[in-house]
Amino acid sequence: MPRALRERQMLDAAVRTFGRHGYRAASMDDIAELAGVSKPLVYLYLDSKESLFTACVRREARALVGALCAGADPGLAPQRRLWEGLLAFFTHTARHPDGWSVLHQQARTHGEPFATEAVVMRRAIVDHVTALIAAALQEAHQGARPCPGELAGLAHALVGAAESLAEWAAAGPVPPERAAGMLMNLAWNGLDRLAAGHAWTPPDP
Amino acid sequence: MPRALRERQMLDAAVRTFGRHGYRAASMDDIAELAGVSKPLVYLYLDSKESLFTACVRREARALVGALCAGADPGLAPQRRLWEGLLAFFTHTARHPDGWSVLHQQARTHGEPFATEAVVMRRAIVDHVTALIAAALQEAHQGARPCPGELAGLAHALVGAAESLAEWAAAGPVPPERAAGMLMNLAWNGLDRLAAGHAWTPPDP
Amino acid sequence: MPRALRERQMLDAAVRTFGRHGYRAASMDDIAELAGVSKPLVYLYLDSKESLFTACVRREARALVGALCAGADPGLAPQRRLWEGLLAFFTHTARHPDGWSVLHQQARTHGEPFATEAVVMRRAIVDHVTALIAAALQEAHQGARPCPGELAGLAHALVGAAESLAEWAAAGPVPPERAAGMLMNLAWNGLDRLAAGHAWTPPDP
Amino acid sequence: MPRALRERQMLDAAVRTFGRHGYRAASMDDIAELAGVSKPLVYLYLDSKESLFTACVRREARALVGALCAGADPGLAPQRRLWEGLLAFFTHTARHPDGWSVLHQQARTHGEPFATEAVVMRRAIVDHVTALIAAALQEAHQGARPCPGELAGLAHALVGAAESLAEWAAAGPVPPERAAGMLMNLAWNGLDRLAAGHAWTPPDP
DNA sequence: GATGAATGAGCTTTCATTCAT
DNA sequence: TATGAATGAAAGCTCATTCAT
Repeated sequence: MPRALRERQMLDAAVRTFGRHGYRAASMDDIAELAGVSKPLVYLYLDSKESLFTACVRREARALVGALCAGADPGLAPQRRLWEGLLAFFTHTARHPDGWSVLHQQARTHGEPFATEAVVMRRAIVDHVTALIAAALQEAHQGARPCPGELAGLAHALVGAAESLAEWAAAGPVPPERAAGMLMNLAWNGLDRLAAGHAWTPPDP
Repeated sequence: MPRALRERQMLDAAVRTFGRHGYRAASMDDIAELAGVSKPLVYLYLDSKESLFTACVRREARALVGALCAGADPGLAPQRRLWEGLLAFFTHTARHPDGWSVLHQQARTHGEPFATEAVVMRRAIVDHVTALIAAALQEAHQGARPCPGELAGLAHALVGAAESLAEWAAAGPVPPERAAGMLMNLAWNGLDRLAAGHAWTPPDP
Repeated sequence: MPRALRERQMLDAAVRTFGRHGYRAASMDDIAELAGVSKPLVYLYLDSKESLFTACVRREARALVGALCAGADPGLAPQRRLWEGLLAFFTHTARHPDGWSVLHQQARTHGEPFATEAVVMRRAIVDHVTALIAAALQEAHQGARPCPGELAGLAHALVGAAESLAEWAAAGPVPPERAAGMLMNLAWNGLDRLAAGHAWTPPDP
Repeated sequence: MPRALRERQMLDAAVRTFGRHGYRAASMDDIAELAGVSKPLVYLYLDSKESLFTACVRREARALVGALCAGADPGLAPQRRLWEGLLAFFTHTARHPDGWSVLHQQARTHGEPFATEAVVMRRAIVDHVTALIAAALQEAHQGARPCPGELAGLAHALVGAAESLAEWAAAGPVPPERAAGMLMNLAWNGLDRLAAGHAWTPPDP
């Protein structure tokens, strides 16, 4: 069997095992068995448990960021890009729960060097979101200039809200559209306006 | 040394160790050493690693919920209660980073029975917040009746945003007032209104 | 509470615990708790686990030998002494199963120095029985002179048979009289014929 | 080294260690060292201390019963079968003292689930012996019909006597033929008379 | 390309034993 | 006379990792 395919099998097995049991509780035996190969082969291809986990984190991070970028097409109007990005986020996390667990739970909880890896990816996303909401606000209110520190904090809050909603949506289950709509309602309009009857609705494409 | 005191020392050491290294990576040796006692004593008083971790989770959960309740005084007007609750949250998590890590990261990531424990506590908080924003909205817009499903989702989003901001504030560091203000701006007013110049400000006490 | 009484309590608890769980599996905690005292007191009175177990073995050995001597009254005719001795044996072991377990099972299975202790006691009993059957045979067949080596072996067999029947009787339960009668049927009839010169020889193949 | 061979080495080492020191006192380290392998390998092949001990008990039980069956050839006349069975028993126990200790001492003294295992094996032997002496008595005294309860008790006594003599013979040392002859002298002469109607009764006081 | 065989190091847990009072 | 507090030492078990083939 060609190497690339075997490696994919192993990573799949690893993501599933790490995602469900955590980095420490997952044993190399479990992973090798789930992948249908012998343990030495896992070591031959992926070197060590640490390196295997890192590979998982990287692959899943790339996949998530890729999904976000694919959704938030730079050709769209800013507010719509935000909406599409959220939609892509909720869709992807719902479809890849183990990968999402690896990124969101496991990588952040098991110390160095994984935490850093996870933080870097998350920062990339937050930065993206920062830019996105800056653009969207500019679009809506020409001349608006929220200070950058403020923007970063707001982006952090928005990302955290999305992460929390992703979990909630998974447990529901709640369709991605509804989760994304909820978040836009909260973040874009604010609770106050929402209560006053101004529900947010997706702008026309 | 009296038993109660020793037990507190051990829990302190355990929260610190678990919070920093995670449940699996923390060894009972480490904890005992940090507590300044021998390992058998830890077992004599707290029974097992699992039970020790559970005790940590419970203690920190109680402390956090207690801080929130102390802040969000039921005598206050709803919107102000929300604000004070957030303030208490950011203050407490900033002051007890290890306890917060135990609750927010470790307990949720290391399987049963801890996950359930953590989920129960979080649900209690989310429910609280749900009631809080319902009341605040009623106060601001008589007759407003967001459907309950909607409210629950919004509360989840808000709690997630707060958790994310807590981490950001810790890294900053950013004072609790600023983090809480940011979140009220986002959640109460919405980004849109914020950009239009309507910054949210705490209501008079 | 007077020392002698306390010590008896402890030995009672120890015999029960050792008899039921074995020397290694019984913990000093268990014994102290069952005796209703604190552990240091057990050590103060009985010095160590080893010495405590030895004290148990000695006490139970003395009790068993005492019961045998009380039953096998030297004033009786030899054959009757044998019968009464067996009766006393089955009665005592049935009434003190834990003590019997300590002597018969635990002391012999847990290495030095207990094995020696148990062997010494058992040898004393076997010697007694040897003398007893020698006398009984003399009584029945004047002039019969089984060689001493032979006698010792027969006595060993008889004691082993009695031990095995004791276990069987306990499980039955079977009354001591019946067990003793069985053994006399097997052994006496056999011994009697042997003394009369009817040695058994292997049948031709 | 092939797995089967290694496993045999481990069982050999375990039987020796368990037989000499007892189940609890024997440590997995000791066994692994005596077997010339590392501890993890013992666990890999035999799963746990309990399961290792069980494997020892089973193997030794099978070996003993096998030896008995090989000796007590069903083609022989009943009385001779009894004699050959005893001979096989004394020969086997003398040749495998550690295995015999595992079966006779350790398995019965260390609680469940071993006790049951040992009891089952012993019952099988006693049942065999019961049938054997029943047949032998029929052969010697046509029409003799000792009641089954009586027979079972006699068989228990005989087996106990054999066990005790095995120990005595080992300490002697005494050759198997002599031990077996002694036992036949005691038991057969006795049984024979019993079957002929000469039941023993207590002499008058 | 792939694996059966093997291990060093470390973890949780238990227990006999002692001190200070 | 009696005990609450405390520990050194060791046991059972697991796991990431490596040879030899």
